[in-house]
Amino acid sequence: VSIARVALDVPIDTLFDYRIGAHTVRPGQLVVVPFGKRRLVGIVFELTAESQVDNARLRFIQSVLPLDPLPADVLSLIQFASTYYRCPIGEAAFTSLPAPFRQPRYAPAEKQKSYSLPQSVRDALLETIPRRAILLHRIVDALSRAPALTREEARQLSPRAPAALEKWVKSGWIESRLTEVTEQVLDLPLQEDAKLSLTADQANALAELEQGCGKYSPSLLEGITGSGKTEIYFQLIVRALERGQQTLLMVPEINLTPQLEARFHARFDARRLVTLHSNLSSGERARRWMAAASGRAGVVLGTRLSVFAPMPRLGLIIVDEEHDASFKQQEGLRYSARDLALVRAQRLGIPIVLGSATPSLETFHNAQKKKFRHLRLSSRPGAKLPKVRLIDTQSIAMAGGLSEPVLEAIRQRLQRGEQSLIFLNRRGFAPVVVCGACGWVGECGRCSARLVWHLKDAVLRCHYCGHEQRLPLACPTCGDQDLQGLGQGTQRLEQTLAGHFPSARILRIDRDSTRRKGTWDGMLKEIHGDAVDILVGTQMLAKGHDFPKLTLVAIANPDGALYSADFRASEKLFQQLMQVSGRAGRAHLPGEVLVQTRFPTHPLYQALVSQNFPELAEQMLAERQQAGFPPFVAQALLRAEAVSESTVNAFLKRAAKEGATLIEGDVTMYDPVPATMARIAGRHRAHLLMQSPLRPALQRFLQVWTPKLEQLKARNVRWIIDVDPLEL
DNA sequence: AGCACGCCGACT
DNA sequence: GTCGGCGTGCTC
Repeated sequence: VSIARVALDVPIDTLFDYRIGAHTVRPGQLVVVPFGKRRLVGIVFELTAESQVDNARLRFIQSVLPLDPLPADVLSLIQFASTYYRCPIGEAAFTSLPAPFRQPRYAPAEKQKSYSLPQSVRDALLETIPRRAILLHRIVDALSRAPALTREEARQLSPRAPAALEKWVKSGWIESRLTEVTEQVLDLPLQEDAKLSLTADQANALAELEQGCGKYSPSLLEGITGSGKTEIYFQLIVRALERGQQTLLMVPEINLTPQLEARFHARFDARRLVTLHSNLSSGERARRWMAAASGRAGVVLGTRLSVFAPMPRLGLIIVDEEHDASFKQQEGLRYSARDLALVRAQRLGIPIVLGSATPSLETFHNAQKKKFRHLRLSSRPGAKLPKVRLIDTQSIAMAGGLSEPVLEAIRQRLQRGEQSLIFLNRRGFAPVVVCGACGWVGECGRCSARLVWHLKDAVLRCHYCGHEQRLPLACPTCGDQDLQGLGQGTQRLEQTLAGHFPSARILRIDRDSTRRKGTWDGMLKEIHGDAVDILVGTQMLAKGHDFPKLTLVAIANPDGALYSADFRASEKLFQQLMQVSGRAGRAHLPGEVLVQTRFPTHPLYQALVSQNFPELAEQMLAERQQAGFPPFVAQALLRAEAVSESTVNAFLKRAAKEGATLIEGDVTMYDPVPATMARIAGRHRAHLLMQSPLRPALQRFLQVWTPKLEQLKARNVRWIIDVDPLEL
């Protein structure tokens, strides 16, 4: 055992062999190695005695970083992801690693600054703080209750706390020193409100889930918004902590809000729980990663990237809102964190819970085949289900995208002092601008997309590449001044509503209105502070927020997804409608949902009315089976893009020709086709679909095909294999 | 990905 | 005569 096989952050799908020399190295450790003219950080994957490489070429490991090694299950997961998603092992390994560890110069922060307040000066300090400086009082309070406060703990109190502490250190009030980050937090008592009463449904589900403890046992926990899934997660986590095990709780990107964090921090001690997401500064991410790796963090609450978090005592994985598309990474290592979580749980032999109100058809199918235990929470403690009403827009007059029943419903809410939400998944004023005289349509010069008219800045904007141009005064082709905006965007809807309800306080929430940092938080405060009567917004409003006074949700124009070429469009639409419907009537006020549609008899809308997801899911699954779509087949997509259309096509043609000779077994290759968005930012995009009813057959094909694609040495073409693509 | 080597055009 | 363009090839 004198050779270490090391993964390096280079796009070459192999491990590199190094002599260990006098070092002591274990798999999972980070090492610094010479690589060509460079020095790189690598991850030791294996130790061996022999190397296939010419021994004269082997070089020595330079140093071993003093960090907790990646546990074996993470190494194994990385290896799986690299093969399954056709991504070089090094790239797969390093996507999950916080940036500071990638630099050879990095000295990991083994010591952390902590602050303490001598009892003798406490009262004197309190006197100097103005009474209304609540934050400062809270800091002093925390300092006098704990022997010392680390920088990170202070930050939990408030982002401004560390600065305040530094100021007090300078003026001599408090003391700071460097302490080892080894505080033992596992023995901290659990908060006692853990024993909340559960409904019969919840108690049943919990009992069932408890049976899976200690072995691989995947479960689908199906329950609508407010049915108490989170409470079950809490209970499971508490039990895992009591057994001395760590829990990984994954949530979609938009759901990991400060509110959710606060909710968990209220339940679990700050030092016991770390959150992990891509918006953290790299130093902070590194610190929290180490807290997970050392086993100090009992709970890791994170987005998709946390599926790779090193957790030596991991005993439970929970994936909340498992159907959410943000669990699939759309670049580099194109992994599905939900699927990798299943692999990780299986290899580790631990239970995993997938939670959702509207499970993905993949998961639903697995539950039906009894691969997953299927648990349902039907009741909704503390609130009634919203009543869903369909409004047939073919038989009712529409004005500015709104029907009279919707206007009437808003009117009632205004009278009762309740809030309404109008949901429209389209930003801007009008999605299309046309010339009334010659039929000219505003299109983006760099994308195959229409330009959207944004009223406020009087610009036409491309929602794909961000290109902007001023709204022309006259038609660029015929000079006619009759330019019209067709269709409804959130801006126009806001205007229409202001016309109908001049005294109502209307707030529009979409990416445009919340672009500046902090405005979103401010808006949330306004909504909660009762300063808003009518909300107009896109899917930003659909997720993760409870507005107690909101009793009406109106869905303005959802039909578009029904004509979509994407076979997943209706699944996504239903998930979205369920989610936004769940915003209505959460507290003790009953909620109402109005859906404007031309197809009120469509099964999708009928399922929304009856809140019967399983029936719809079964129907959609039957359609998928008949059409030969996932989950009944496995798919992989070769995505390619280049500036010139012919370059892309030529590449895909060559790739197809290469592939045709390699096909074995039940694998089907389709002809290259342009992507749905055939051009974005001046680059042409097209793809080649591979399909098989047998996942292993498709995997075998990809494994021989990808090396051949690399050999094609396609200049000027960017390409990637997307296994289990979510969008075609 | 980086970083070198290598072989052809316009510059002090 | 050299500086520099990016094509090609290699990295344990």
